[in-house]
Amino acid sequence: MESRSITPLPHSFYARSVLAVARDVIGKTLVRNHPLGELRARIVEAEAYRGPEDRAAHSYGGRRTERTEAMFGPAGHAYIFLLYGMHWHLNLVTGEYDAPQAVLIRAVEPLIGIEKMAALRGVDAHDAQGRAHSTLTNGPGKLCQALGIDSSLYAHDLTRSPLLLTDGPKLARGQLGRSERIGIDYAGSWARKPWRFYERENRFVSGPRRLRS
DNA sequence: GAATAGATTGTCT
DNA sequence: GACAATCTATTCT
Repeated sequence: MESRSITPLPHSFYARSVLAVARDVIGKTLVRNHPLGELRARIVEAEAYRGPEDRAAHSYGGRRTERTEAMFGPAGHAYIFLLYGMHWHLNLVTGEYDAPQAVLIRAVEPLIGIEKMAALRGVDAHDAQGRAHSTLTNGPGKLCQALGIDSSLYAHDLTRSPLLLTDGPKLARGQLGRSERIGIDYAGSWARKPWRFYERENRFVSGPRRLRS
């Protein structure tokens, strides 16, 4: 019901180069209408995966299977996959139809429903200083667990409830960070491409210190 | 703070 | 049968 007043980002936001979307999605708001109640979070870290040439992408070489099918579909839908048998990952499909590209959401900052996210994660909501625990959503697997995202939302249209993106306050000048991507050492020279974007000094960003500042 | 091991299963070779 | 766009607990320093 609260979502009545929300204006989702249109499909045209996603139907652009995957690098442009990965950059521009930092600071946008993720709205999840969950059975427990409405959850909202601000995207603070994302990575671009540009198949078919990008060796780190699941669609590398044009590999098109039941799992990767959503990446080949229309922009603005969700590509969701399971890693290490236990962690769900959320991606936004971008680019032209049949261009298998997607943006991995790596970290978000909780805005609304922090207690519910903590319940879904099975951890405490607050740290010793009474702030929302950074471990609530500072990683691709953690944020999916905190927002109740799994394969039931595979290929979901991200302009609609129960999972959509909407605008957020513009990033402050100089706060956009950029680096190589995380966890893809197997991808050779592709691993060194600066296709990761994040908000500097945001304590919900994942990775070692040098990749957060 | 850093380094390490172990968890756990769908997907692809 | 091996691997994977990770996370957690534990064991160091």
